[in-house]
Amino acid sequence: MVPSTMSSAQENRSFVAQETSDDFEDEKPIAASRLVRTQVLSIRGSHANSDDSKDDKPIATARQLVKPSQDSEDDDDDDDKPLSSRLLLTPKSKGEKRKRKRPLDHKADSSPKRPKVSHACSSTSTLKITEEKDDDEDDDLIPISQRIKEPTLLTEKKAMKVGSSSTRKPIKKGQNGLKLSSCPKSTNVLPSSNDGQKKWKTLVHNGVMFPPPYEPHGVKMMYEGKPVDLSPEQEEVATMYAVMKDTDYVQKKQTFRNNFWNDWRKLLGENHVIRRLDGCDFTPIYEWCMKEKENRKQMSREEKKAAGAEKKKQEEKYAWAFVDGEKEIVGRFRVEPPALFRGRGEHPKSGKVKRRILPSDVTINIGQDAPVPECPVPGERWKEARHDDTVTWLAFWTDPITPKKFKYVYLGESSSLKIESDQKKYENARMLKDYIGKIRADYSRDFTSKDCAKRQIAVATYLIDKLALRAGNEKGEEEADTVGCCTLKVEHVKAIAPNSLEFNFLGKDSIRYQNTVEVEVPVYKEIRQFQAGKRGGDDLFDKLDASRLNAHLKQQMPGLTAKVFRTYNASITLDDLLNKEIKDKADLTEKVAVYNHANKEVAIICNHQRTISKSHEEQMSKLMEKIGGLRDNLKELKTELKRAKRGKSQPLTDADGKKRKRNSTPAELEKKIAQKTADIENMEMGMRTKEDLKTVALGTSKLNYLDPRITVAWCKRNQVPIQKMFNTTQLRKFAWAMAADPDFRF
DNA sequence: AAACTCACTTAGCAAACCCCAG
DNA sequence: CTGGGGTTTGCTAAGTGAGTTT
Repeated sequence: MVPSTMSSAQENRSFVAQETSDDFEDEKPIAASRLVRTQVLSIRGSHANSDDSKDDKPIATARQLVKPSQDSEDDDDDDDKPLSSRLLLTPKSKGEKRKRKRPLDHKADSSPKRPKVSHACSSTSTLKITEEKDDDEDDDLIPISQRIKEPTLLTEKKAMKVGSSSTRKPIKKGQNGLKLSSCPKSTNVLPSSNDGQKKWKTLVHNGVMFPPPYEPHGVKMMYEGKPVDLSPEQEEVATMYAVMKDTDYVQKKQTFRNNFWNDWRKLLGENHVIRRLDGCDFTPIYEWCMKEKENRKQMSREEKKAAGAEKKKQEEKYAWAFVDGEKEIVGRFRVEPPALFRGRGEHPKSGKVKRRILPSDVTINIGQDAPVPECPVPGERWKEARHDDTVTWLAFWTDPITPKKFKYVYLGESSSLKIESDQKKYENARMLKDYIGKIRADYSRDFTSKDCAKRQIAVATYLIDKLALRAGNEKGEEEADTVGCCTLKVEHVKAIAPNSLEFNFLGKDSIRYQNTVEVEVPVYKEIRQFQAGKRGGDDLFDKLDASRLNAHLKQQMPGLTAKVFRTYNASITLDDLLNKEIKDKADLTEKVAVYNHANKEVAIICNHQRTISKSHEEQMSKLMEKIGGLRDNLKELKTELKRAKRGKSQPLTDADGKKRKRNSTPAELEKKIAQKTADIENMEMGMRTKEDLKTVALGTSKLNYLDPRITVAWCKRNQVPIQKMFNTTQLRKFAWAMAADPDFRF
């Protein structure tokens, strides 16, 4: 549990809550709805929750209290602590903490004791789980952790990977492959014999799956009251639009409608009867689609089963690949079907028609010795087949909307290749523990450097470190206008005397980041200085971009980039929160709540949001109603108890409305009352959590930022079954972490 | 050193699925 | 046995950051 040291954090929160969005009037519909959301997020805690103190502290806000200046001077000891806690330390807790050293760092946990095994061997066992698909059922009951015999392959590979990053030489068409084919088929080669950039030796797969060709339905839409004939191609696109009838895209976004109309008009041709989108009525098509959907839902159980099985069968062919002889699951192997582009936020291309991808758009990557998969569309052929062993993709095509971007087909999350890089990511982030003290000292020093570029690097690094901001690469004209740290505009930050900064900008996916933070005085001063004499739309960091920043970070620690801070911050926060004392006799539910609370804190740091579900309010009031009912019951029970004690008779129905034959004894009533009270408490707790999480997305951090070994270790220490924390997919992805030592610390 | 290319991770939403109270 | 609510899975957009080209 988080100590309740946040009375002032609450103050801050309400402060943030008061901030209006006046400055951001130009919000477009979608972004505007987000804004509401974020506000709710920031206010969270000021609403009814009674025991807020233990439950509700958006980290970002909590951090406002921080006086990081201390960090750099006096506390190497603190450096491996999450910001949240470092920053919040009261003198007392700080003293406490100093005594509580981390248990001897189980450096890289990865089983130094374990005898080295050949790559092929170890990966076989690691993959056990992923292969279940075929012949599952049999060992489903065995906890996953036990099914994994050889938990990690990192150790062996790590040695050779260090420092290899600089040497990547993309292999050009035609010149590659040859070396590859000269490799022996055997996979029983120690990875250390690898040169460090090759991702595989042999690669076999069946290519990608294409959506079926369009089948015209012939339903006529209306134009100015009259039915219209459309060619299949025209109808296909009209249908895409029709089915989106009641989305915000169609309803609220002019860009979407315009872009759609422009593209569709081209398909309609010069002198088509349809001249304007406004005159179009797509409802007949919409309704036909809805009916189809309904029909599909109405299929009998067997029919559905059969259809499902058929689908599985078709997919089976594409679902697997063999990498160095090992069977691996393939990720998304379907090419994207034609659709209307749904750009997030205020995307200038939103609504454009994304054309159908054909085999001639697709490049296949496959082992030199493997047969190039047969093109699944008769009469067509692949654009190209490559044999590039320095990359992990199996296929790609260029995105019709943004021809500079590629869409790739990769192996699945539980594949060795993905697992390996996931492990590397976390080890890299853990390394930051050893450097963070110096890094913080350095940037603190540079706040006052004479070199303006240096000061900008220092301040940016500070923000990335403290607020877990993204790097902020340069973006093109043709994309939604969002920013990260290096691309912040003057208008996104408001300096509030004496030393606070109010951030308000749209980040990745046009999710609003809104937070007011107390910062070190030099940072505050510098921000004001960077803003001086500039207009709102000017770059805050005019001497800086993400690659310069990363170049600098790279000097501070090998492998360090801006995003590593996010991983580091997320994981170390979880680790820290989970290692605070837990109530001795906490039951399973409480323990799970502790974990989820920690998870939530991380999600808030990383600003992982979600839209409030449409039915949220409704559901809440339903719950309220239920609780109200229970309360009434409780009251009745209590009066009954009084009566019973006085020996008087009770009504013929009990509090639950059931008929009864005899009066309950006081003891029975007491028991019922206790039960009811507990029920009410549980429901209230559930409601609070629900309300609390309505705008917070826990999944993203769990999947991408939190070292699974922290969770595994915590589960082991607290006798919590890992299945409580990870679902099957997650267990599969994190299988490698199941053997983590209970003492593992990030 | 800016602009561009490429590969790979991270992200939220929506459809599908699943489970259980009524 | 049904509907609705939570959970999982699928989907694809949108980032990061490397390396190359100009």
